[in-house]
Amino acid sequence: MEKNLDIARDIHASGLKVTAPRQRILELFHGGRARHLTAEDVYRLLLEDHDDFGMATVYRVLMQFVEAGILVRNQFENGPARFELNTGTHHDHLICTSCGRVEEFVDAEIEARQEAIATRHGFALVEHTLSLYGQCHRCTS
Amino acid sequence: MEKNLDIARDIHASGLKVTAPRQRILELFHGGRARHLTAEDVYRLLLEDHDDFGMATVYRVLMQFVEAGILVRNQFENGPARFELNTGTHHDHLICTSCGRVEEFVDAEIEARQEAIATRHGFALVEHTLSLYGQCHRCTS
DNA sequence: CTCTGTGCAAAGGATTTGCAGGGAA
DNA sequence: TTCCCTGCAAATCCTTTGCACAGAG
Repeated sequence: MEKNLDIARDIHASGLKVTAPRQRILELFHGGRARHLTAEDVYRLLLEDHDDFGMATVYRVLMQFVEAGILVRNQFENGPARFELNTGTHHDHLICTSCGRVEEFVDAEIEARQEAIATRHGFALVEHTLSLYGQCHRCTS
Repeated sequence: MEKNLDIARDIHASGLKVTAPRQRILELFHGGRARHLTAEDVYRLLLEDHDDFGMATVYRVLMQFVEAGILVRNQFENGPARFELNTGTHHDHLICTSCGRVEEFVDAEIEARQEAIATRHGFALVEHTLSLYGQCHRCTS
């Protein structure tokens, strides 16, 4: 189907060989079962589909996709890193400390102020992380 | 001296026994040799003062101080956690990706917007982390 | 056919924990 | 004297790496 061709093309365009682990993993992210996955999540979801690629391969592929700009890696608190598709648009996160739910948001004013603050402190801003931790509506009730 | 009495009092007020590791570690932070220290940094600085408390003790004491509200723990990127004295006033960080330098800042507007964003998403905000990564003035020149 | 990829197991860094002896209160 | 602390070593969690074989181009 169309989507699988796109996936193969994206992998190939990154200078990587089109192999089963890479295709399945990228399909997983496009499948939308969840948007922010840990390496462990990816490994388990693949297992459910009867694809057992070792954790080492999962980690390697995830990092290659991050380097290729296909995925973005987020490090929340102490826990394991979470990966999401790179939509091309920057955004920050809201994380529910009870259920782990992750929501995204963008605030132009905050972005602008960050730039101003960096400049004021003599920093050449490269990137930033803004994570809001709290309880989501489902968990507060 | 005065300061050591304060330190002993703070430790005691947290319901902890006043022991050598706890006093030396807290003195270290009050000494101002550096504001954002990793457990490793603390361990090494103590060694320089000829105090060899094991890493396990350093970690335990640091966490007890965090729980007591004496220190604040910050997790930047992937690296080891950094601890700083809790001044009572919240602030965010600018981290130089070249030399590791850490500067602090507060922006009321950003704080307010975070609250608004959390509310809009139905989250009861508990805490947040805003870290700006870039190159400081010394490293860009 | 030639490399890049993969799988396994072992290594790695940061942090935590179990246990027995040591020391504040 | 009584627990709380400490130190050591071993364990844990997440992630990376070395190596020999398999498979994409």
